[in-house]
Amino acid sequence: MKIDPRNPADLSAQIASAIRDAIVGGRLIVDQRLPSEAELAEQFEVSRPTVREALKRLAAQSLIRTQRGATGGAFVNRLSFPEAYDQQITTSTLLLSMNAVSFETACEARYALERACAPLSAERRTADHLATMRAEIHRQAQPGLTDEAFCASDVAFHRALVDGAGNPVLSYQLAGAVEAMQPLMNMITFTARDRARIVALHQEIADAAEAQDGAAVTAGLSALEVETQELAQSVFAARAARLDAKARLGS
Amino acid sequence: MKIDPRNPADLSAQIASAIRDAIVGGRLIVDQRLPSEAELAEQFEVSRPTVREALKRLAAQSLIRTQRGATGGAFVNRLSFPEAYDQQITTSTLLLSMNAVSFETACEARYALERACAPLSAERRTADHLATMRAEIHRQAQPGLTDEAFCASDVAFHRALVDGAGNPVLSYQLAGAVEAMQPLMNMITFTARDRARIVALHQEIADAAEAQDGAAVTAGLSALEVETQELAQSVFAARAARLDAKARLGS
DNA sequence: GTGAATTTAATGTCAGACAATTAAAGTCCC
DNA sequence: GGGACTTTAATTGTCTGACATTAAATTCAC
Repeated sequence: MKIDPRNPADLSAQIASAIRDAIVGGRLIVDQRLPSEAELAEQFEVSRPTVREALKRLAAQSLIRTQRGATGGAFVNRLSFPEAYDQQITTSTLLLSMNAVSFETACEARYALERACAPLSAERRTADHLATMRAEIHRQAQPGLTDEAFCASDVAFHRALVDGAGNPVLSYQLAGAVEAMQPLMNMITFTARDRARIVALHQEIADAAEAQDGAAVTAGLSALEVETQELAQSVFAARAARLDAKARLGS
Repeated sequence: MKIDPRNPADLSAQIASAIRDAIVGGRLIVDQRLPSEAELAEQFEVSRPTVREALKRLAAQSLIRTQRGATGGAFVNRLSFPEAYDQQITTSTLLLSMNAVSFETACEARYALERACAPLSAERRTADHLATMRAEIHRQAQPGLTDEAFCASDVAFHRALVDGAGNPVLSYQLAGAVEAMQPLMNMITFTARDRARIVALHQEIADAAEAQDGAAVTAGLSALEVETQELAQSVFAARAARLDAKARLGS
């Protein structure tokens, strides 16, 4: 585990990279203790602050955890699913918001991925997943719900559907796709009529899941995608028209 | 943008969190310059090294980039797709290798997600994507190829298929699922017979993509999944038997 | 033996300094 | 006046040395 001392740029990045490679490559295993900061500083021939910056980089990726005290130090962290979820969601959300990804593209990706889970979820969903879906549908039908709460409930519904597939890897991969859509969805104003249609489709999907009819779940999701795309299109068109009218008035 | 000075634990994590929230929440926009390290230290009432540790945490997530020199500083970074890919792949790979995810589970997730891209890819794939797929098939048929190179080519083939859907969000989400499988695939030894079967299925998929037949691409992927699962099962079973025999001999 | 006090080793934080880098301002020659 | 060169200032990158904080191990009194 060595770094290039000739390139004096970004020593902490180089050190972080070296340790990361050791972890990914299996030379450092889970729960193994790294040398102390002082020892690492000696090994890499840098100062302790530089080592610390490298360790903080790794901590930010949940690759290590640190513990204070006599037997403390930095330990290789077992990357847990919840930690990975969080990182995925943050990354996906930023990626979408910073790259002017169209609603259409994001929506297409989300429903394509969700349909991938449909057959598995129909087959394996437990009573628990069904109950969560039903509960969220019930919440979505409440009249006084804010748009934001409606979207949050929508995410929870779809999450239950995805989790129903009983494949944690699938749930993890989908987390980003589903959650990252929420900020985009929050830009939409849902009329009572829109909500009724969405709730009806959710009902359809839940019924299909209960009947373990994968094809019907898939069909329901496709219908929901069409509905969502049309809704978004009309909302954005109306908004553009309003802006246009305002610009004319101003000129 | 304030932190809690009463909790003296992990000041750098708190500061990183505050700045991250400002970025995710849109209060800091892309390419905006953050205050200098000295100014941040004053604002948060901490020392410069502490601020630096916080900034390195954010840099590790590609949320900021830094520039030296007179007009330098830390800038909010536009998270690019390639950067997001890398993070996704690292996270996914570690998640799988550290959590004893079975080959079966990972493989199921991968093919489920890939099938989600099949109809879109069949419809939209360009001549370029087809050419890449054909080239990788040709490479896979070379006799002297190592198992590792065979796996790498397999990943490239599937990547081209996924990219064919022309949806960057989909490509991004799939990157983790496909690439993270590679270490698991590398544990398998492919016989010439195995390779021939896989190449034949790849051929089938490429033909279907060329004919823009989404259903046939999906079917090909499903057949490939069955093939891969059976192959893995037999390899692992044989390995377990060998270990068992060795244990008996030893006792 | 058991519980409290002490020691110790590690991370967390600070202060001040210097080096390296980069762009802008200033200066000089033509 | 204009262009090439020099200086300067601002900022990050790194180092040194120190102290604070934490928590486990050890010691010691009882």
